[in-house]
Amino acid sequence: MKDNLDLSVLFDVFKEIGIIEQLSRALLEARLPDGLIAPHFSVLSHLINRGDGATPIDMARAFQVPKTSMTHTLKGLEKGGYVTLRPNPQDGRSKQVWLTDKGRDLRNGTLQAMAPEMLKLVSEFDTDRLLAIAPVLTDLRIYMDAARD
Amino acid sequence: MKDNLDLSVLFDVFKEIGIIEQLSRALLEARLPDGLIAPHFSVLSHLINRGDGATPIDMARAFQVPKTSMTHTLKGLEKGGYVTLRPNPQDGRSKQVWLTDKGRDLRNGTLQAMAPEMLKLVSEFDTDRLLAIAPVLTDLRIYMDAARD
DNA sequence: CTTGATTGGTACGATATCGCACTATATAGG
DNA sequence: CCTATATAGTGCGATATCGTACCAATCAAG
Repeated sequence: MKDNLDLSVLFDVFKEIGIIEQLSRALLEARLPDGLIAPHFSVLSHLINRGDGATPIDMARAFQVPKTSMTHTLKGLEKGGYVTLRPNPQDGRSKQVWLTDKGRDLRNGTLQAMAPEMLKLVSEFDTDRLLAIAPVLTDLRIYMDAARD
Repeated sequence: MKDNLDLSVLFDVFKEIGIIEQLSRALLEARLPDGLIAPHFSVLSHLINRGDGATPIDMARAFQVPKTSMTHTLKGLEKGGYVTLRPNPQDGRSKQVWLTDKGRDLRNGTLQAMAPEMLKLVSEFDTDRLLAIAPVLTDLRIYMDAARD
């Protein structure tokens, strides 16, 4: 009985997480220029946080998506002038992804554009509760990541 | 400064939620028959939880997806024999979605197939922490749902 | 009733995701 | 060195998502 209870709580957690993901993605994409969606933004953000010059395969692994998906996402970013792909001098098979100023500006501008909405949320939602769930979500993500076969 | 701190925590929360959504979806889809993905399962589950006979537009609203997407998802379920679409006697424009035994079995069987993995998570992860975040996630989902313009 | 506006559903096209197959390059074993 | 294997990237096809346009049925105003 206790197991059943716990399992339904767990399924509920995943269900709520799915909905929140959908809503937060919509919030983000409403602020992106036409033709760009969440994965494009995530890639720009990753390049700013971790430094650019990474290879496409590195980023595919970081996001846990197939390399074909990353190729496609990068093609979209390159077409819009947000990143530049150059040959990797260390490995003739691969490339390196470099941010352009336009890419940096888009990422930072989008964050700023979302700030009002986020500040509103922080002001209207119990901040302590948000702070409390953050580490649990991180640990849950780490657990599931490790459990992935 | 405090605002900035809170905002980065909030962005982190959304980022972790995005990753957990991806991992939990992969967990689910690994147990679904070929050609079915998470939205198919969600529809079956919804029909079991809320009762079948709902119209496609009802379900599109429930999942907050465009009606064209729901048409497509239902077409896949119907093709596999998991649901039946019948004219709505109350409204000549619309249809009703009915579960088949095969649809019910798939949903229940998939839940059972995931149970071991979920039980493992529950046994290895601090259950109290999972129980603690559940209501916060629900309230956050409710808040964001209401804030959606 | 009649007629204009609204609503449920679908066809279609654009883009996204991802598995498979292929090429080019790199690496490891001998 | 040579050769077998592994790896990075891409082309292609199948399916998914979703906006636009459209049709048929309903509803609402008179």
